[in-house]
Amino acid sequence: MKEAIAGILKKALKELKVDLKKEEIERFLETPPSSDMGDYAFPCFFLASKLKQEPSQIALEIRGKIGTAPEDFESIQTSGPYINFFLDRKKMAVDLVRSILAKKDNFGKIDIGKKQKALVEHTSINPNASPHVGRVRNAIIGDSIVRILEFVNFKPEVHYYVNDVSKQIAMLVLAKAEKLKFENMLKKYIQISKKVKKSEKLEKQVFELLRKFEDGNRETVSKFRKITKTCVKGQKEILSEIGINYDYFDYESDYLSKAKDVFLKLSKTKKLHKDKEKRFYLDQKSTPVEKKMKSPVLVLTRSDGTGLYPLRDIAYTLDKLKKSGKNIIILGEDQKLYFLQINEALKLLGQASPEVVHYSFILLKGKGKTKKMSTRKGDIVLLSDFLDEAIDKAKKAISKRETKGDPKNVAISAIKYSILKNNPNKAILFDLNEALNFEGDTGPYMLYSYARASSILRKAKKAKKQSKLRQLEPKEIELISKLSQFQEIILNSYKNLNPSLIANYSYQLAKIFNEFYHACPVIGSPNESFRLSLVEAFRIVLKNSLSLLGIETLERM
RNA sequence: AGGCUCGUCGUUCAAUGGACAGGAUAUCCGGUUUCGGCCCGGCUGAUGGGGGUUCGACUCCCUCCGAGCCUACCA
Repeated sequence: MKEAIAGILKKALKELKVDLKKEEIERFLETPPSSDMGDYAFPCFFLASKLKQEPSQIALEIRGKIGTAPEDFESIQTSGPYINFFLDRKKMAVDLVRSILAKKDNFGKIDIGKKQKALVEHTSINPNASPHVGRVRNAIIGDSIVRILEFVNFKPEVHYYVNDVSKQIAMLVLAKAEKLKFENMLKKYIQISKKVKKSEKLEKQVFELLRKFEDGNRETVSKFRKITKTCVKGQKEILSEIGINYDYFDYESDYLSKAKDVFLKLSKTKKLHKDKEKRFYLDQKSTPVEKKMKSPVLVLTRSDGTGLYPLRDIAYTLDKLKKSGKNIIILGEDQKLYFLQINEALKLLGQASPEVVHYSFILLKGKGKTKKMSTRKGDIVLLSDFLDEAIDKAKKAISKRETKGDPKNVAISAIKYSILKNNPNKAILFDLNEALNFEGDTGPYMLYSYARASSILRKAKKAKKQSKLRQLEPKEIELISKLSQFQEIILNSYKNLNPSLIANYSYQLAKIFNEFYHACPVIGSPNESFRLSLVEAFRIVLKNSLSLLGIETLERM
């Protein structure tokens, strides 16, 4: 359609002695802010300097040169400096609805990935505690990105990196936590963490345990493994509760020997040095990180010779890069600089870096002040507690409506939506009460809209034969126009790796639908059969949209 | 101290450099209600300050102020 409009404009512009390529004109075309301004708009601002005329005057002249609107167009009008194109909306509406009903779950899919494998690493929470709501932002964003990739025809593979070679686990070993249950691990961790912080002696013991683990001491390895196993199992369970699953759990400890290879390779680059305290570090002067830190180095080993996390992380990343050229990783904002440092190391080895999505933290609304959630300090809202509370609240909301509906599903939609609707790089202020509110711009509101649409379809009698479509109402046009934007939203959301675009779209769509069925009764209307298919089209698009956010729709609620 | 990110109605979030800065929530007004609870409708209200680029700036540049995060042996 854009091409046809560009053709019309090209011809008119030529008469005004402006020679532009079709593709250039297409790039200027935009969607007007409201559907009563047309379906496509051509702004004339940029022609002002060329033609030495006011933009609105130019718009009028171009409109004059176009003459009568060709077929497929209802009209072509100017509005100040814009030329607005109104399509034959009845035809457009029928075509769009038909296409949505035919494609169903596939409506909106675009073949960008060509079935290429894409690795996504997300969540990767330290295996020492139950995930809190702050960390879950990672999982929820990652999961949504996986779904988006799949929708644009990649073959995503989900990886969870388990940091089992860590001081945290060593501390838990020191605290003899091998036999603890997952629920009790966090309390233990907070206890031991405080003790170790105060005592140098205990800290030495922690490092000694790490050393034994790296050297493969059987008893130590077995203790580390037990704790890790308990924690990974617990984390996996709670995340699976909210519908987030993984294809591979990759253990850091499996990269100990590959990390040594990385060390050897890096030592050949002449950037690797040893400092007075016998630590090995990578000199990162004259790289982009130089200005960002006090001394631009990446430390790779402790003074006792044990390897540090970055070394194993590089080894792990190399491994992932080998598996696919398309690699995405979800990291907190605290990892921004670290990620750049790793990239510089990869560059030294002649390797590309993964694509990254950084997300800001969720802050807890406290007394007057806001603060970051900290596992070590215990200032957190656990996902499991939050989920329980949300389910409870959902139960009450559902019983008030005296309808059926799965409270857990409703609760999950509330959690996921409240996190995904925000731009990842913005900090979220987390107010438990606000997040559990089931009214307004929320997940439950959208589930409700979907259920409402389903209910209309249930109540309708057998579809009558398609009668001739009458004039469309404004709300019908708005709904149709919103439906037609779905694919563009998917594309943008993929390009920017940003699910919040889809979340916002879903909300706008649901809102317009609610306005539509208030303004346009479906059952018993002369346009009943068309409106019924429009409702069905809405259901399909909202379902597709929500499923990309990891939210499952309900027929009733 | 330096770097990165952010600053929009009271609050919390939107707005590919474009048409009147849009929702939600709270307050207020009205309707509905056996009810100050549920529902419906409506009003009010914002781009941190100062410069600059542009036909046009919430958006880009500079500067100041404020917040969060990061800046060698945690991962």
